[in-house]
Amino acid sequence: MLDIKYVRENLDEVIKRLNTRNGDYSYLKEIPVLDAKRRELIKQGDAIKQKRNEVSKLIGQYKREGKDTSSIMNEVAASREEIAELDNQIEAVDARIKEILMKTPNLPDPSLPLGSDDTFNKEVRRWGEPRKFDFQPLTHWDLGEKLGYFDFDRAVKVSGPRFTFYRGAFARLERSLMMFMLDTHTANGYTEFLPPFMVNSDSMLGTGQLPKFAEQAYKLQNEDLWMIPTAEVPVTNYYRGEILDAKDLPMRFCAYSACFREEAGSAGRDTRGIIRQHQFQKVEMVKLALPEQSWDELEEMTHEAERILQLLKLPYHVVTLSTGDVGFSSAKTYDLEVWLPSYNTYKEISSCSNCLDFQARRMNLRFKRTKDGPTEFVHTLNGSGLAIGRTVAAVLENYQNEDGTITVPEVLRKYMGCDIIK
RNA sequence: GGAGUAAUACCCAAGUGGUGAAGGGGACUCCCUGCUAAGGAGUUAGUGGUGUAUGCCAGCGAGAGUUCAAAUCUCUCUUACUCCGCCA
Repeated sequence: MLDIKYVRENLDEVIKRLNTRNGDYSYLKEIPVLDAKRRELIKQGDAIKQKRNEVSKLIGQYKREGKDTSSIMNEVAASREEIAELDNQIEAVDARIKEILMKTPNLPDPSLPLGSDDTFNKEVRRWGEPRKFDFQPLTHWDLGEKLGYFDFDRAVKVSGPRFTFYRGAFARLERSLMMFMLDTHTANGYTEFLPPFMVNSDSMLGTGQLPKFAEQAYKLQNEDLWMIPTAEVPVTNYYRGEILDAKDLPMRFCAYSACFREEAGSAGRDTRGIIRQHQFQKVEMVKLALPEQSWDELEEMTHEAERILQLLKLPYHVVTLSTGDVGFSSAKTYDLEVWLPSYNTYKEISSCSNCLDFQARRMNLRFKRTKDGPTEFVHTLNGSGLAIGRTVAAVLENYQNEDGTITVPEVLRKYMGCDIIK
């Protein structure tokens, strides 16, 4: 959520910056009007309440003294409706302001490339060389079906499209990658979480999935529970509503979870293989940081995600998302894209974002520098470290051999218990 | 799922209609003191809103209601605990 004071005082600049997201945010012009109205109503209401409180005290005093109170009682009674009416108006204005602000995305950082979509994303660095095959490489879905380690048909029978059964060595590969990623992050000072895979609406509002993107998540019937689209939701909401001590920041967390996505609107995209599934597994990194730390922490977190790919020796590049492609809650996002031979291009495998105080405002997550000091909003960051399913696909395709076997990356051998997948 | 009990600050806790929300513990500050302990004095009701401001308004799990006035009475909800049922 944007700071209403900032919106009020910098309205034109705010609209201009938001419009670079490829939308029209001129509706924000309503905010200063509503805000002025709200403050005026509060002023009026408080004055009447103050009067009422003073007279009410007198009533108590008169009663004790045995005096007649009927006339001043009428006086207070008269203010009652007036107060109720003003409170109702304030409530309505507050609700309208909140409705507008909650559906408004974060301000894109000025450093982002300007552009309406992902074609304007800018490569910032590249690591490794795409492998040159001296045979015709297979896709990961063909490798999986050939070896019998992916079963797409039975997944359709049991669940539906965009689900997959992993079997045997591939199931173990997924688990090995999860262990490898968590071990790497925890060795680097990230605290491991195993979060709930379902969260309530307040949590979804806090990180920005609600109210705007309800159709992209799975909602349970008859319960205020949503299947998490990413562990970012439960982990970032962990301290929601609390006031942290500045000396405990930054906090660094990592978490394994399954992630559930409706994938509405992506019909026809990535229909083969395990690239786009309704359920996938991911290791997520989340950071809570002081405002002055968050940009450095974004760089650090991105490098931490890159380290996983480097240790796996998978070629990738890093891109800065353009203003038209950056996510709702994010001010700046680096995507890591891994080389996938079957796509003959780089494919997103991690997304590292600095949300500044945008999520913290929504979830009222704050900190204090000193006991008597002001409360300030924490900066929140999140990044995949990494999407495990897509890492499986990348390992399979990049490490395949001509005979259809797959060489196990060195760092995974202790988890896999073998050097080669046959 | 059923029944009962509860929710006040960092912790324990008093407060059943009258307006500065007791008290204790802990923590912190100061005093006393060779040192420590003990003792003495004090601070610790968050937080948010609003205003130039001493301030004012809201706030006793959340929401609604009754009343001139609600921590206190009524209703709904949430959460925790106990018992029963079920269960990996």
